[in-house]
This record gives sequence, structure tokens and C-alpha cells, in this order.
Amino acid sequence: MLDPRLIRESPELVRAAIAKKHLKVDLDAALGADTAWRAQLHEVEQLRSVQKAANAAMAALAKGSPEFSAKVAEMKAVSSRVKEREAGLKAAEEKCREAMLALPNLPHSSVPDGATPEQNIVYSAHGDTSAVGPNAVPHWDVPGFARLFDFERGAKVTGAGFPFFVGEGARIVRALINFFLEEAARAGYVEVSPPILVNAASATATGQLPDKEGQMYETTPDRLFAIPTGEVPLTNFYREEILEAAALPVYRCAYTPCFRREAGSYGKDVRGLNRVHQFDKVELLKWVDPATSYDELERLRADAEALLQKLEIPYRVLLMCGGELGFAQSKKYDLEVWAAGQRRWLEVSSCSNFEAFQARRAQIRFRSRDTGRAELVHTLNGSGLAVPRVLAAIIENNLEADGRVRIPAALVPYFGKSHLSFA
RNA sequence: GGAGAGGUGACAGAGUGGUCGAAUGUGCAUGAUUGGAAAUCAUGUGUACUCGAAAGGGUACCGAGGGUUCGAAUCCCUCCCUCUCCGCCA
Repeated sequence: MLDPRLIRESPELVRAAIAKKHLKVDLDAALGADTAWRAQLHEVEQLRSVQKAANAAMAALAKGSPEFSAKVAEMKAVSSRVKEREAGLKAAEEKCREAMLALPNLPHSSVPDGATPEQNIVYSAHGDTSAVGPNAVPHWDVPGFARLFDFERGAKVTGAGFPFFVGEGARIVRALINFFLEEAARAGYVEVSPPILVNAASATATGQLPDKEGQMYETTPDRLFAIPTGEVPLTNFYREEILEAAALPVYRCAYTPCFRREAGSYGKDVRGLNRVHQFDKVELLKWVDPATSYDELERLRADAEALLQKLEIPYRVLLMCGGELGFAQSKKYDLEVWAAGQRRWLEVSSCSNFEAFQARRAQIRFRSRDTGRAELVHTLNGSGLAVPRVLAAIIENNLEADGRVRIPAALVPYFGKSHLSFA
């Protein structure tokens, strides 16, 4: 949610910023709803003020006295008017809230213009992507792949995109999760194991609701949502709380499975481990003082990058253009690994600053040292990292002539041996 | 899942229809006292919206939502959560 004051006072500034995101947004509807709501609020408050004054006067009168009865008769009329106007006020408030929730976050001034993936800026590139081994193939074509990553049985048991990870396949997943968690801890992130079902209020705070229900799995009859990312429970940890300034910044990390319906995906994007409905991810999350949030974003990106460097996977960093930003993001870097067999880049991390957008929805504040008042924190998050695509890249980049996959040195202690075998 | 008891400010805890945004205590802040501290005393100490240049007003919030009433923390209904006992269970 945006600062309502900003929308009222500088609507053209907001309009221009939203245009950079290439989203169709009815700002005037929000402005109109806000004005209407405030006018009605003022009216109701004045009526209530009359009621309160009368109540004070009546408290001093004898219950049965004629003066008392006269007041009751008089206030009945006011009461019914209050009821009527309150109903209108409630409707106006709801309408205003809906309109406000529909407004996206504004991009930061350093975000490049653009509407398409081609307009993202390659911020940096690391490692060699030119040397393609003679046996580099898409990971799903590696002989024996289906033994370790059993999509067929997963489809039988659950549905498409819910693979079983078997034997060394399961072991490499566990090794990656542990590696990511240990590295995060070393970088100062406190580990959390959160619920992986969340309620509607939590999904609203991080921006999945309203509008994006279709991308989440939803349970009945309790209406809980399977998290699409650890960001959701993690961010909501401090929902409706006021933190002490001294407690900031807070760094947390969490391993969770993530669930995505991915309605509308198709083709080569969804082959193999590229896109699945359930996958493992370690999420990094920060709650920070607003003054520091863009420095924190750079550090967050560096933390995520360090993982890829240690795994010796060629990767690049994209600075996302306005049109490629998510609804709630102010600025985002994507980390993409090189999948040598597919000869394409796979996104394995998104590091974003949400500024106060989520914090306002979630009412996460801190007690400012300067003003003594409760102010909204800034939230940031990034993957550190998503398991299946990192795994795909390791398989495709490290496939050796004998059909085995060389495990990066940093991962060997976690995996327990130097090679993964499909035999 | 069943039965019962509860949910009040940072915390404890009073308040069962009117002058209650809410006693009292603790904590915290500032000041007095002190060489300094403790103790003591005094004052202050929530969030949000809104009007105002400011000073200062107004309104809402006693788990959430709805209802009754001229008036609700207080009465009624629904839901959520916590605790105790029972059942079930990794």
C-alpha cells in the first residue's frame, strides 16, 4: 500500500511513477474514493460528537425526569441518522481500501525504464558460459535422470510438476538446503522454520491477495494458503508490531517448500526442474531502517551472489526494468544461472526492496530514535537460493564424460561425496 | 472434536449500561532531592484518522465482526485466540 498522503498531495508524481511499471491503474478511482471516504468520515464524526455531548448531559439528569425524556426523544433522531451515515461510511471505507490495495508500489528512481525482459540491464556477469562440453544436454535428457528425479510417479501421486527426488536426488536437495542455510547463518541471518500454510491476512500483507489467489494453492474448509515463498510467513512474523529502533536491522532466513500453481505456464519453460509446482528454497529477509534500505539491498544481492560463486556456477545479475518489477517491489535484482545444456539462463534468486509497501499493509513499524514516533520499516527479501534450478545448472554445467556430475567443492561436505551418479 | 473458564493500555490488574481512553500498582521518561546512586516526591507516559499555520480541538480503538439502546469495555449473537479437563494423535 502507498502512503495515502503522498497520493493526495502529489497525485501526478504517483501517476508518473506507476507509468514506469507499465501497469494499468485507476489512480483517479482511488483518489475519488479517498475524498468521498474522508468527507463522510467528517460528517459522522460531527454527529458522534453531538451524541457524546448529549450523553454527558444526560448522565447528570435524573432518569425519569421530563428533561431526560426530552433528551432521549431528541437523541433518537440523531441516533438513527448516525446509523444511516455509518453504513454509508463503512461502504466508502471498504471501497477506499480496495482501491488503495489495488495500487502498486512505486519504482525507485534508479530503476531503468522499460517494459520487456530485453530491457532489463545486465548488471554484472560472472564465470565462463562459452565452454560447452560435448556432452552438455538439458538435464532432463541426461541418462538416468528419471531414476533420481521421478516426475512420472509424482504425477501419479499428486500431479504434473510434483516430482519425487529419489536416492542421490534427494540427497543433493538436502545438501543444497543445508549449504544455503549454513551460509546464511554465517552471513548473519537467524534461521526460522515457519508455518507453510498462512491465513488470508498474511497473504494480503505481502501482496499475494487480493487478485493473485489463482497462483496459490488454497485449502478448504479453513481457507489457508500454501505459501508460494518463505517471504510470506517470514515477513508476517512482525505483522502489527512495533520494533525498537535498536533491534534493526533484523536478518532472518528460512528454508521452506514453496507451492506455485503456475497457471498458464507452458512449453520448454516447464521442462524438467525448470518449473515445478513444489520446490525447496531458502529465503533471506530483512527488516530495516528506511534510511538504509538501498544499502541493505546491495548487501542482500551480494549475499545471494556469494552462494553462486562458492558453487562455481556461471551467473549474471539483472537490474530489472520498471515493467519487469513485481506489484510490490521498488527495485529488484534477479540472479540467473547459466544452464549449459539448455543454453539459457535460469532465474534462481530475486532480491528486492519493498520499501514501506509491505510494511504498511502489514503494519510493521519501529520506534524512531529521532521522532520517538512509530514509523514503518522497510522490508527486503531475496532467495538464497531456489534449489531445483541451481541443481539443474549444476547438472548441466558439471556433467562429465562418464555420465556423472561433479559436485562443487563447497558442496562436497554437505553431499558427502565428490560426484553424483545417475546409475 | 467435547465440556468449562477466559481475552482490558509495555506488564499486572480493577471496572457488569451513562461524567470510562479507562482506577490502582509495576515499568519507563523528565524534573526535584543527592557528592553520586538507591529510596522518596512531582509531572508525564498508547495507536490511528481528521481539523488547524501553530497552540489546540474532534473521532475511533477494552480479541474481531455484527446486534440491542438515547447511550456499550459492560447486555445479546457469530467468529478467532488462550488456558484447564476429556477424547484423539506424530
